[in-house]
Amino acid sequence: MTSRIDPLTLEVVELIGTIVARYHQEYEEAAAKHSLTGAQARVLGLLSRGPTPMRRLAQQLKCEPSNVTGIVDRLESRGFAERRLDPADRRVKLAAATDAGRETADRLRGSLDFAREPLAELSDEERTVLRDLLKRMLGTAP
Amino acid sequence: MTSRIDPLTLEVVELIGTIVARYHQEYEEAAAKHSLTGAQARVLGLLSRGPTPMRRLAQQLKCEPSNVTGIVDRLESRGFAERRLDPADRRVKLAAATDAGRETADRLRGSLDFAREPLAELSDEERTVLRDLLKRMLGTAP
DNA sequence: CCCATTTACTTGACAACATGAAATATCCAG
DNA sequence: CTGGATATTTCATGTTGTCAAGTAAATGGG
Repeated sequence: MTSRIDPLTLEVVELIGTIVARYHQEYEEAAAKHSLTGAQARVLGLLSRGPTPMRRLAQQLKCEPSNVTGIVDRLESRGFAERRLDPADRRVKLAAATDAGRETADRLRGSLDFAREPLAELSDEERTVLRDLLKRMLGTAP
Repeated sequence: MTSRIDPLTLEVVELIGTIVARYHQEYEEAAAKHSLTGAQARVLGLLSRGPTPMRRLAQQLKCEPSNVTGIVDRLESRGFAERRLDPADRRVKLAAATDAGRETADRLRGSLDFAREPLAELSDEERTVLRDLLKRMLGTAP
C-alpha cells in the first residue's frame, strides 16, 4: 500500500510537509508579533478584504459558525473589528475590520516573509515554472 | 513595503498558502478518521519512529514540554502509547508507541493521500523539477 | 395572509491544545 | 556534598474547536 509510492513522489510529499510546517510556524510568529493568535490573524486578513458575514467566515475557515463568534468577539474587544447589520438581511451580521484592524492586517502581511525570502533564491523563470506546477497540483490550471 | 513584491512572487506565495490550508485540512480529516486529533496523530507519527523523550517531542512540535504531557496522557489512556523510564537518565521519560499505536500510525500514513493524488497529475520529469525547486526554496539544495 | 421550515447568529457546556509558573526528582560540576 | 541545571509534571488560565439548544428573521406553500 504505502510502499507502492515511488521514492520521488515520497520525497516531494516530504518536502511539502516541511514547507507546511515552516509556513505555519512563521505565520504564528508573525501573528504573535502583533499579539494576535493565528486564528485571529487569519480572520483579520479576511476582513481586510471587506465586511463579511459570519457565516461566510466560517465557510472560509472551515469551522463551525459558533467558533467564529468567539474569534470576532476577541478581535472586537481589542478594537480590530466591529459588527455591522446587513440592511439587506437582518439575520446577518457583517464583521468588518476597523481602521486599526486594517492597519494591523497590513503590517502583518508585510512581516509575512515566508516564501518571499526563500523565493528570492529563484529566478523569474523558475518562479513561473513553480507557479505552474503548483497550479496543476491544485487543479487550478486548465 | 508590501507593494514592492512582484505579482509573480505574490501569486506563488498565495498558492503555497492554499497548499498549506489543504494539507492541514486533509491531515485533520485523516486523523479524525482514526478518532485522533491532529496533535495526537503528529505525536503518534513521531513515536512510530521509536521511543522518544518528552523533551524531544516538545522540540519537534515546537511547543512547551508541559503541553506534550497532556497529549501523551491522552494517547496513553487510549492504549496507543506508553511511558518508559530511561535507564540512562532517571529524569527522562520515554514515550513509546504500543503495538496498537504503531498499527494506527501505519494506517494513518496510508490514508494521507494529500500530495500523492495531486502529484499524480505531474510527470516524473515535472516532479523532479518541482522537487529541486522546493529544495532550493528550503535551502536544502547546495 | 399565515404558518412551517429554513437560515443566520449566539449561547452554554465541554474537550483539546497551548503557555507560563511553580513543584519534584535527578544529574553533574566543583 | 552542595548548588545549579535539566526533565517532567501539575495547576491556573486563555484560545480554539465541536455540538445542541435557543432567538430572530426570511421564505414559500396553502
